[in-house]
Amino acid sequence: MSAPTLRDVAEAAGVHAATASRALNPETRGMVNTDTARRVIRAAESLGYRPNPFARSLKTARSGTVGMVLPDLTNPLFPPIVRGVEDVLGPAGYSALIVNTDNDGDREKAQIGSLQSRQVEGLIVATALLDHPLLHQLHDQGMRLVLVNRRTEGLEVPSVTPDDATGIELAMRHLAGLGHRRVLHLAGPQRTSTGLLRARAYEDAVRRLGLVEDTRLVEECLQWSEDEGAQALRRVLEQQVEFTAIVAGNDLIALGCYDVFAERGIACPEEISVVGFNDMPFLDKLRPPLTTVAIPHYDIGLEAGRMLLESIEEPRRFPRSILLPLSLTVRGSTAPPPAVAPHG
Amino acid sequence: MSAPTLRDVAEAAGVHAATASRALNPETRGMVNTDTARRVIRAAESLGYRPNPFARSLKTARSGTVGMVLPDLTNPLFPPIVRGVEDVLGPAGYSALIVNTDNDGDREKAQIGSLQSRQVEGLIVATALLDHPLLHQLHDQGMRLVLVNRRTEGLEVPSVTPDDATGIELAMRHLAGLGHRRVLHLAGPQRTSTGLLRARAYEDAVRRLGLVEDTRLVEECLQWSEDEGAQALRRVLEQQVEFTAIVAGNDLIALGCYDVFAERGIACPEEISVVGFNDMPFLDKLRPPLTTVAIPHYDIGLEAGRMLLESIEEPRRFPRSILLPLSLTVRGSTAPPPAVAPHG
DNA sequence: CTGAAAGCGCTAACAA
DNA sequence: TTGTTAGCGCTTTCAG
Repeated sequence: MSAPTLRDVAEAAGVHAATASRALNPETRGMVNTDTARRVIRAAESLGYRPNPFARSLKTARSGTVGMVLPDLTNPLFPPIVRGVEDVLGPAGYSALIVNTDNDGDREKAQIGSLQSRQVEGLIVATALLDHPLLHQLHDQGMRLVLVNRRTEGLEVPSVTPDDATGIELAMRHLAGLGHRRVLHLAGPQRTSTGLLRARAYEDAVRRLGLVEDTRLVEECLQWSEDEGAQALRRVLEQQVEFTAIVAGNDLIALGCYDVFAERGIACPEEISVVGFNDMPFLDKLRPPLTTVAIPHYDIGLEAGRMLLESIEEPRRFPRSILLPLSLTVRGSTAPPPAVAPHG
Repeated sequence: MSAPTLRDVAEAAGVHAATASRALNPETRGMVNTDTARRVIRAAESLGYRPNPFARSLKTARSGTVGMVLPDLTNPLFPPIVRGVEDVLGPAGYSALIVNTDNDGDREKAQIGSLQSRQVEGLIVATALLDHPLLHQLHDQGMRLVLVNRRTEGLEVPSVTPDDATGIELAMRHLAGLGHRRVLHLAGPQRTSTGLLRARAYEDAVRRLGLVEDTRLVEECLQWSEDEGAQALRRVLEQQVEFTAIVAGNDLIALGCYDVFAERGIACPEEISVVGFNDMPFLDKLRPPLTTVAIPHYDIGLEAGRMLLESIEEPRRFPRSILLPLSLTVRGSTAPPPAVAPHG
């Protein structure tokens, strides 16, 4: 008493399996008499027929799955993106397979290999580095790719990224408006497009707004993490560089600053202001609530999903890239600088 | 120039496809001459052979996928569980398909239906209600299930849940030790096992510790959400019930309390102490840092993955259920009660 | 230990 | 519009 097959349905409806197949598939239903179609559909329903996806995939060489390559799902940045992707993929009949790379190239290679074994029809990649041979290689092999959040240099594939430059500009204007003149940028990893673009935008803004230029006012974090953020800030503090505000590469780095503040008894925002980037959940409940650049995570997911579907359905299209607009969410971690700069 | 098939490998190795199949599959490799096997394997490698999973699945009727049914991936509780599951499933050759129900029964039904269409070999379910006919139905149909976090009454399937009762006991002892006598429980939904077990544990603890018993000191939240937590607390405050501490059903509910404190100018922990449940990320950075019951999320995922694999490989085994031990993480949201209770 | 042959359930030419 | 036929790539009897 196993699951009913297409033949069972066909028999029940008194037609050939091929006809049943055509009737059941909306794409080919037009080829079949409306009445027969109805009869077949009814038979399928009454038998509780479910098409066997393996037989179909074996025949069509299409899997109905795509891969999502993330650094780490537990980073709160990603779940909303995943939901966005699934909300457009699901209705189109696709499912997403999620893998985590933990920022490890070997692991990434292995994980993507396993996705390829599962015959994913495309990849949504959130782990792109500026220099990322693996992605070039995949693209050359004909794998359909959509990049989210970050991009790879010289790789001609669609991407959905936040407008990093404008985001930083917003943050810098806000700080300058409060009277800050010496702003520290705790930059993200410079081998990522986001890290680099944000650092460049910081430098542009410094110049444009007439703030103090000082190479010691940029410190790179080696990871987008709380811990690396804290370490970077400690390095800067040890150098006795003077500053009254921090623009962090992202929220996690900003959280690392909070740790250092606690550890050294620094008052935020009274002594030092901080701006984050991403607007992760629950930032409004921090001590102090973090001012940050807000990103439309869910929309990034939606767009990325749409792009991947497009490139599956219309492979020869020229890659389109989207820059999503950002906004600044001002909370309690930014204030005018103290009368006398306390650090330096 | 399409991907090499098993026949290509067989030809290259000078054997029949059937032999190649046996050589390549570790399970059946014993049936074949060691040398031939080696030759086949080498041929496969040099051709870059990747077995077609659809052909295999079509033949074996096994998909190598399982479903994960979550309320909402953006709840920070779930990503670590997902990672735990994937870390045991991946090495065993399985992938997980994640769906979100948003606590909507219809959506749940649809999503699970789509997982069934994809022939998942089992389901890890985090959306269980105490009374959950759909799960009974799935179980009756022979679907392999593992419940995480929450359970369903009278459903004989394996489960991995936190030891809710002990967790609440820990929280209550801590508060009683600080001198609190009137403790409010903002309970989670009573149609979930976690909500109910925690509420019962609260009542037990009140009695055991000799605290004040008062039915108005338990208020149910209709969802495990910040917003519902806030609303529940507002209802209690309006009734002028006296209390000096809150044990929240989970961290999100506790966060809702923070909102109400801010809105009404209530000092935490000076006027009211709060304890959460789950130990979500970043709770240490809240204002004040939240004291909470810590759950080993990742381990829950690991165990659930293992259980599902077991029940796939050894279907007739008696369902085993695991209760994971918890601990209390004391932070800044709990303190001795004020000299005179300010509320009531 | 290896080969031959059949078939998992579906779809897509092709023919009628 | 419908049926016939063949085959996607693999595994698994069954012979040898």
